[in-house]
Amino acid sequence: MSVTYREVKADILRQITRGQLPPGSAMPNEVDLAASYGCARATVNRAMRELADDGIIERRRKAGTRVRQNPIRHVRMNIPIVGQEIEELGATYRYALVQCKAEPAPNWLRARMALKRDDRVLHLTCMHYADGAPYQHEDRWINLSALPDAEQHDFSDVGPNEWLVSTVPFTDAQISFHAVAADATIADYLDCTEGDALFQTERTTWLEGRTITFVQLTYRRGHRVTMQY
Amino acid sequence: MSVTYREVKADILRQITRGQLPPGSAMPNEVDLAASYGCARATVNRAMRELADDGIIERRRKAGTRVRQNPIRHVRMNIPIVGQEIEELGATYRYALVQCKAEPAPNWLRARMALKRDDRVLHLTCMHYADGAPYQHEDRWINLSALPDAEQHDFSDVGPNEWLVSTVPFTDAQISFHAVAADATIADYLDCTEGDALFQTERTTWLEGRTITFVQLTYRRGHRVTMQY
DNA sequence: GATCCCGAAAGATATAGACATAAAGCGTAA
DNA sequence: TTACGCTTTATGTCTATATCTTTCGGGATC
Repeated sequence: MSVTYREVKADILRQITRGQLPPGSAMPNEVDLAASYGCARATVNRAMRELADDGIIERRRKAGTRVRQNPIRHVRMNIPIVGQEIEELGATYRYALVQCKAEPAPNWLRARMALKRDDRVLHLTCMHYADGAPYQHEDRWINLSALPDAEQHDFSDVGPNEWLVSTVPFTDAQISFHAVAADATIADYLDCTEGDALFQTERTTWLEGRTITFVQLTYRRGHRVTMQY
Repeated sequence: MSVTYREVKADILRQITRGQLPPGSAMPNEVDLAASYGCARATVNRAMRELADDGIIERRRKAGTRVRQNPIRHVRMNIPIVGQEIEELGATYRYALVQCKAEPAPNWLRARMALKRDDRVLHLTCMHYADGAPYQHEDRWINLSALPDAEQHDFSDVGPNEWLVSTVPFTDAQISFHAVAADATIADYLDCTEGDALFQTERTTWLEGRTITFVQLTYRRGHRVTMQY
């Protein structure tokens, strides 16, 4: 095959990183580029489309393509299941169910999960261990109106996260990261000191507009989430 | 136009989310799908390729395409410039340079940035304010061997981040998120109590294999990073 | 039974050509 | 001057076809 879209993409990217195509500058149109690379327009199109997806260039019909003034820096972050995350560290994973109770949703949770007045939730507390040491504390609420099956299910052996991804895969979610000070309970579970700075993730999950679950994941001291771009 | 790749993608996704194509199941090949949708193979290919990029399905030559057993959940996270971040919150941004000094790199930093023995670095400390209140504390080291211009530049008015993205756009980076306890200095700058749990980001940036800069960004109490997927 | 090699299947990509769609910019009318 | 609408142009997408590449699985060989 003559010129591949990867070669075109790499070449354009090289010109941009070397400053031959400075930020803000306009690029030739697809027809001209195709001619100069000696390939089909579709080939150039794919290269340019990917560069646009990567946030390097900006494309607008009729206006043409230009190098972004401020390239969009973004990372693609995997959301792993905690068991896999631990085993990828080369450690042994252990799960324990701490508590599991169906109850009416407290007000703050009703607001968070957009629940109706009398919706009931299943409140689960779990611990995840890596090589026997506390790794993550999970505090989860499942909307029983959306997922009544959850009430019958036994979470002693398999964590709610794994059950959820097998029961309702392909959901939408909102995630947030922040830092919290360990309260007495969490300090106890995670084997740290009250007041320690801990990394916490919150996640709300929907399926077709209905809130399925809200979870707070608190990690052991020193936990880091790392990404490349 | 007859059948678009978006329609094909949406239709396949619908079948998957509705359970008509359960996780692990094999899908027809592109030729057959194209025939059943009454469109060209390239159209189906694009739909399937995007689903594969989204982590919904898994494709292998000869083996065919199947729905992923555990769909890969990932988010795409923007890495904003702090000034933009603050202005998008509807607040007024203010920047202040606290300290700027060229010095030999301490050992821990040499290791982090993969510096040579006698490389010098520019050490900057800055503060970023939102509506007058402390928002972010920036502790940055710039590799002067890679970017000698930095030593001459005046960072009193424009933050080093903005200068860097305009001077060396299109770099590679590694980011990590974690929680730290505020020490006396940081507590002072961020107007919080010593020991408070704070969200911190670390970022190392490379250009063509050379480390350009390492930065620690510590956010005010309660800061959250939020993402959708 | 284990290993290597080869054919075939399916996805990955290139091409040429056509039509669709958005929007920039100009010309005209109010 | 402003507002509206048309033309033009660049990107967006579809089609039909061909070739390339990876890899599964079977058959020959050791």
